[in-house]
Amino acid sequence: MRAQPDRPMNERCSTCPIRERAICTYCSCDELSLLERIKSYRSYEPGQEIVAAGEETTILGSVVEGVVALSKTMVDGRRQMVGLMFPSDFIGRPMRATAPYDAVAVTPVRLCVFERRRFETLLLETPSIEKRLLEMMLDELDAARDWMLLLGRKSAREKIATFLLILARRAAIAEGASPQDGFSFTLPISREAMGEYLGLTIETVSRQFTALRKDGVIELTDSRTVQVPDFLALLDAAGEDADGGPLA
Amino acid sequence: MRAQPDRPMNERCSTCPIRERAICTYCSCDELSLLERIKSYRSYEPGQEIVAAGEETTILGSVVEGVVALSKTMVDGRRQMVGLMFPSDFIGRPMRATAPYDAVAVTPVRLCVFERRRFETLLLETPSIEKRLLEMMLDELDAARDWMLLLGRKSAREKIATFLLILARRAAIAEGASPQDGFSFTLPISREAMGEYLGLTIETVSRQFTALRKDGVIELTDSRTVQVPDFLALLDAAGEDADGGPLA
DNA sequence: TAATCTCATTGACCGGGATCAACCCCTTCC
DNA sequence: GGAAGGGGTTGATCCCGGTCAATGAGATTA
Repeated sequence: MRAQPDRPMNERCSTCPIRERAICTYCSCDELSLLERIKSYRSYEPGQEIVAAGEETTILGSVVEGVVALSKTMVDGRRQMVGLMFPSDFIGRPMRATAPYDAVAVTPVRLCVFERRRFETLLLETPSIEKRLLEMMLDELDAARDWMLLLGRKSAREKIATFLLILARRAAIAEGASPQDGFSFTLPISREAMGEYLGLTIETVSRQFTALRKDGVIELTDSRTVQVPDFLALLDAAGEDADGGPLA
Repeated sequence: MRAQPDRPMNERCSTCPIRERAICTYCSCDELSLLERIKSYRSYEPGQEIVAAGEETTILGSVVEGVVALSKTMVDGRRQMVGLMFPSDFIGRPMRATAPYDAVAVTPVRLCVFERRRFETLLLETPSIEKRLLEMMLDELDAARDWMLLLGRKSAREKIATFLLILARRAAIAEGASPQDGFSFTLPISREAMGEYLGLTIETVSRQFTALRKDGVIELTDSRTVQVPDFLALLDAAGEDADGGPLA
């Protein structure tokens, strides 16, 4: 069931939707043509495994379309999601042969991938890629530490609100909308996956959605479509500081 | 109360205790002499703040001696430690002006520091440092994600056991001891700090210590000195897989 | 149209860890 | 010596979120 290369390998980087945010952000034209020669694309269906924890990884690369969940599993089956990767995010662990977590497509996913060994020599030869990768990993580390605060100290209600807040900000930035106007977005993952991400059970997730709806913090047109009538109320429910304005 | 430079700035990198594990791991002799010219040292007392969240950071660098806690604080005072830094670990956030967390010395600490702007140009000019920093940040990210599993899914008992396991491994490696023989180590932080690290209250930490002691998993000579008579029992209490042997 | 399946919601109940409080031990300082 | 203070332990109680279970709402298939 491993995904196969699904297109000829000559798509142009210059028209790529993630050109300005992925590891190639700082690449020159020459470097882009090098990438075009060695990259390939893979597609995955929702639920399909991209890499398995402990398994040797042969490829790594960027999410072009779709959402990927990174999860860890304990021997008794308890699972914790440790990352949710959106377009332009980098998947895989350079400088290590085996993956420390599972990566699973949660929506239809398209990756721009490199063969692992090839990528590691590329890193050594291309400072612009190494610099961008370091930048992105530092951002990931910041995000992971924010998530540690969420998992260790926030209540179930705050956890849900924080997750919705992150999605709301993404949506606001993507649409160029001001977060003051009530706007809506689609949840990329199921209640179960949210539970795995937030360290909660599916039942608690559902109950907190209901509670936030009853309190007027959110509105649900259907179970996957959220409207935020009052951004500040959501910010408050998330237990976040309002410093720096609602988009901070 | 800001720490002052506490020695002439000409200590030799070649005799530095963290020479082979810190960001300078891959540096050539020439690069080391450059570092010797621009580095300086700072000392901190236990409890002293090294950087404050949100504050502009002017320095960053490596822990030479001692232990540093990185923590995040919510507006209502809830705190979560997001990292515990030992000698050779790197403190500070390159490529960003303000710190996303507090850094506080928990023991007497000595840092080898660089002025931030100077370090950032150094990074651009010195691929051996950039490569090592990327490696270290990837390791930090892995550790942060392991911690997310702990915070989101482990019981209080498992949390304490996991923390002791990490310290036991550190001690075993440092002493070159085999973990099978019962050996002992000192807890670098208080019960309160452990609670902050593990997402627990001080009372729960204390209770779980008592429980692990009563179950024979650990022995306490005094409240800061732990003996591990049976490493596998500790591994089991931590909810970890025993794959790859006890030091895995 | 019914059967089945998946995803989500809701209810009843329980338990692990938080909270509140007392107490112990050790060190430091009058 | 006694007081004060910090760190740690233990007990009693409470409550948030987990567990178990039933039901609902759509989508797919027979």
